[in-house]
Amino acid sequence: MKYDFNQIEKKWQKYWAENQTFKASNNSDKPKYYVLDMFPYPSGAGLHVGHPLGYIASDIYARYKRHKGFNVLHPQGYDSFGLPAEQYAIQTGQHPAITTETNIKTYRRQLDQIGFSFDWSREVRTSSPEYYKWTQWIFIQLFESYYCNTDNKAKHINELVAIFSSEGNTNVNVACDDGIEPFSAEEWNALDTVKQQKILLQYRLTYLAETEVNWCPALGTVLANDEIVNGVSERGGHPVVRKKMTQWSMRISAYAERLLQGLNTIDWTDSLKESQRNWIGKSVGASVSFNVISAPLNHQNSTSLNHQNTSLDTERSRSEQDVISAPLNHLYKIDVFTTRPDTIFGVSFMTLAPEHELVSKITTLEQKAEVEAYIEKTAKRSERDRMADVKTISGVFTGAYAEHPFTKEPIPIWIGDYVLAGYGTGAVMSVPCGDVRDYAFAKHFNISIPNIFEGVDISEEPFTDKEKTVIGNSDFLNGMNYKKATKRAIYELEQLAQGEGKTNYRLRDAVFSRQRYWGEPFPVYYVNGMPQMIDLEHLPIRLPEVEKYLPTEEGEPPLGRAKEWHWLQYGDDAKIVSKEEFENSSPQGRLGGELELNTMPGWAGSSWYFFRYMEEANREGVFASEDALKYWENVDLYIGGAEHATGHLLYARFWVKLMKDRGFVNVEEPFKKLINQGMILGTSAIVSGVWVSFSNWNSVSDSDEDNLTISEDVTRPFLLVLSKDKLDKINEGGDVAEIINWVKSNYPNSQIVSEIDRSKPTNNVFNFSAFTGHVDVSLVNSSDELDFESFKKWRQEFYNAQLLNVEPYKVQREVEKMSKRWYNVVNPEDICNQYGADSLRLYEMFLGPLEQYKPWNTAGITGVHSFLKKLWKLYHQGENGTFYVSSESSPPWEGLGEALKTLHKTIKKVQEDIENFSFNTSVSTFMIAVNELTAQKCTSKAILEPLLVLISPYAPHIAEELYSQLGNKESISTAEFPVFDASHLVESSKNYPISFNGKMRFTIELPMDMNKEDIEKEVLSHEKTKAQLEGRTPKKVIVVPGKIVNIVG
RNA sequence: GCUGAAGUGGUGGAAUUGGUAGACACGUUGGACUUAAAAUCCAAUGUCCAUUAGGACGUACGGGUUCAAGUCCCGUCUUCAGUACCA
Repeated sequence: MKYDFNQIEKKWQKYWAENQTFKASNNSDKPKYYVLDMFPYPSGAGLHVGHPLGYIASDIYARYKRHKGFNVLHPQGYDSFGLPAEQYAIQTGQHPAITTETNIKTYRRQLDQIGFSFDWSREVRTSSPEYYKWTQWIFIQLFESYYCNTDNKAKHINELVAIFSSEGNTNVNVACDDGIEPFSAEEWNALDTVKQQKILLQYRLTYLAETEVNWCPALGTVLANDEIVNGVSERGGHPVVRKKMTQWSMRISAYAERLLQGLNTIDWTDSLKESQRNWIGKSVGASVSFNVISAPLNHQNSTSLNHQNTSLDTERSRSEQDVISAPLNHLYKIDVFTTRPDTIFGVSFMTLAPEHELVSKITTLEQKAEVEAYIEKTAKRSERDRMADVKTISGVFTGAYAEHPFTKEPIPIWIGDYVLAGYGTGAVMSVPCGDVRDYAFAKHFNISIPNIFEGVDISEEPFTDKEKTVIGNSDFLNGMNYKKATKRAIYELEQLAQGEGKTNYRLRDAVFSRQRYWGEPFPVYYVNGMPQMIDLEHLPIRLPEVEKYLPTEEGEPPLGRAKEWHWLQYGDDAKIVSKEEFENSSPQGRLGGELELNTMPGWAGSSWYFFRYMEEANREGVFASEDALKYWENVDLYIGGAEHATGHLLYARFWVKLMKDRGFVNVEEPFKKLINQGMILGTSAIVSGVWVSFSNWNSVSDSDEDNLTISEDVTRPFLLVLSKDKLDKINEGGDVAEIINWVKSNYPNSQIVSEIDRSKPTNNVFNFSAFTGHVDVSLVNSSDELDFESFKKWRQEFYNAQLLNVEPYKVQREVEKMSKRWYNVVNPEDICNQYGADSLRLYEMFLGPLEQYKPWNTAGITGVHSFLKKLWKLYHQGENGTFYVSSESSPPWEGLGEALKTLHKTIKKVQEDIENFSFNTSVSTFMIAVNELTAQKCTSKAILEPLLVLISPYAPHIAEELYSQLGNKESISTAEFPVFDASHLVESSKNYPISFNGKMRFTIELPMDMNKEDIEKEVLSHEKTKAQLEGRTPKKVIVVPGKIVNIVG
């Protein structure tokens, strides 16, 4: 009986689907285990062999856990909103929903073919209205929440409103926008609703704010930073302008500390946690405020500095010379953030970002021209250039001075583009002796560099080692170390009310609006410009139909094209209507207005989908029922790519914390353990050669019939394929005679350009240029030989390609990312058809450690494939290869001891491997086991049945088939995992390696229970030992019983 | 620059607490079977020297600890990933 994998795999996939073998139950006595993959975006290209790597690993783990008696939830779905479907829609006019549906069908077919144990009954799609109803609902919860810093949790906004109306905002400790005006309860209660709503927006966990975006008028769309090169659009080179747009933002910064602390409670890789820590970017230090002691006095000529500060008007009578010696006016202050308040006596200047709002206010008249020129210059440089070019030091003095909080000395205020407007306060206190950038700046502009460190030379470079710091030359901080001085400096600043301890985070609030069509619509309409939420009972707000998926001519997002996009509600009765209908409706008791035109970003739907899977049946009324959430809690094992480190994985943690705070879920973290699978790289095939092109064919003389015949073939350049070595030689200026000869012998009337006497009219001139290019890997066999006939048909321009003295032609190989662009994509369907899903699964695991990047090489799959054939044979040792397994319980057959040893060795290793996610080594272990059992001619059911359970997580189809051939009526999927019994591994003797000075020379077989002394005696009296020692007496003999013997001397 | 991970045959990769380096495969070479191919099976395969026996050298490089180092320590180099005037 042959191992007919195609038939077997189809059969069992059908069986699993019909019997709902992997449907998880929310009611079970078994312990729960939740294994999740990052759900895929269903792209038009379908899956390549790199995609299922993580799914195979998680599937093995899920199947293993079922064997171990767990109730396993292993669901799958689609992250089906996204840009490619929208772009395709823009080009073709096809609705993205249709494209998405088609792609999902392909994905599902490909996934099913690999034999995953997914519970498809719980499938989610982020683009389906029944799902995004709840994404919209969560958005509303964010809108209706604020973050209380005192209790460290989010609360309902109504609690904040209650505080405002009873005591105003002066005593609240909550996360909010900067620069909110204080108000009393009376003031709050006196405000109209619009004003109150405006203020509340500054506290909500999702809020509307003006954000600068890159707007490209020619393309009619907003561009991301990486879509812009040198100030113009990457595609088409159209100008891009910075434009302020009102956008939804998520106040993720409120959760910065909890997101950071939570990392200590979860089992993720260090590098991933480090990425998130980096992204959150916590720095502890102090905020210090410096008073500006001189301000410019002459503002009359400046229109941009048009403020009505009365105290300033009185200053205007002063002469410019008075500025520096002017009495301390303390009109402005500069707030800075520093991680080194201990170095405050080392401040010798201050630097503001060129964009800092105070720059225009404090610059003196003499410096004005220079400052403005500098600002203009830096404004022209793109953010990118500025970041790329960190070596050039630039800046300019403002003419103004600030006062040192302690010494009261004047400190010059500079502007420089090494200070970023977007970080901290956009201003720094510059301590050149303790900071490399400040140091370089001071050196460059000849600013003084006072030394405030004891016993350190700073004439060459600054001193930045916090731990070794001893402060000097610093009044009350003298002699202190970093920690003490920092504490004291903050204390003293607090006494002066000019500073306090402060923690800064790099994490910025996340922009949540996208000017796109194919995303979740917001459940929001506007009244007097203020956003209003739509009640849950009216959700989902479905995506409207539009004629085109492009922005409108006025620059509104695509939803601006919807004919009916106004909310109209009377009581419980609500509908979406046209603008006209809304305007003609009765205002009496009416709720409604224009709906939000933006849609949500891709990460909205993926930030909570893991909860949706928990609900098994009635999903209508809830995002997941309380019971389901309580039972499944959170994801035990999450497998996916590392590229989501600071996107999805951070946002999901943020939303879960919010949902926990508001009492909707019971867990603080969504993913307990997380593993990043490495990428499978493609092995590209590269063809090299020269393009030979002919010119002047048009002027071929009519008399020359031969030439005309040739010209039929060579009107277009043809490719002369040759080996990489030869091409390299030609490129290095080497011999081209071979090529010339080849062309001349095949096209006798042609001439090479360099040989032509240009004074004579010439025909049939040829020229050539080097060529290397990728070729589709399917045109190359496992020995790297190119199928040349197929190659010529593959692309039109190769139709007349020719080989030069190389046959068969071998391509060059290169390992690159698997991508359509490099023609190195391998389709899992092809592999399944040719070798079977079990071979694919085993091979993907066998390639190497899960987390590692590794190249795919289809040729290697024969190894695991022949292993499966050997496995099959092991159960078919009957006549003519018929099924035969002996089911006798007592062992009449003498080899059983050896077979038991093999089995239990395998149980032990495989169990350890799975639990350590070392799947590659268990495939080796299976191979060894099957090789050994084959050699032992093992036919015992007592061995061969448990062996199948071990293999079943990896190669489930063949395991099911053989298991059923053994007479089992049930699926193998819940069969108990064999229990390891160490007694089968006890050895009576050990083959001791005998080494001399650490080098192994030979082995001696000795009884396991022999003691040290006897071993030593036995070894030393051995012939080979004597030969090794050549008469010398050993200085020392190390005997480690059961392990090794080492003889020194 | 900083942070993290990693450097082992022609290739992918094995190697528990330091204890026989290269498991298991791919590839290559030779052989068996076959009209032939495929499939299957057998043998060899780290490098170098040697007809053999055997020997020398070998885990990026240079040191060190140890009876014994791919594994531990110090230094250097390289690669990959993330991040960056973060005050």
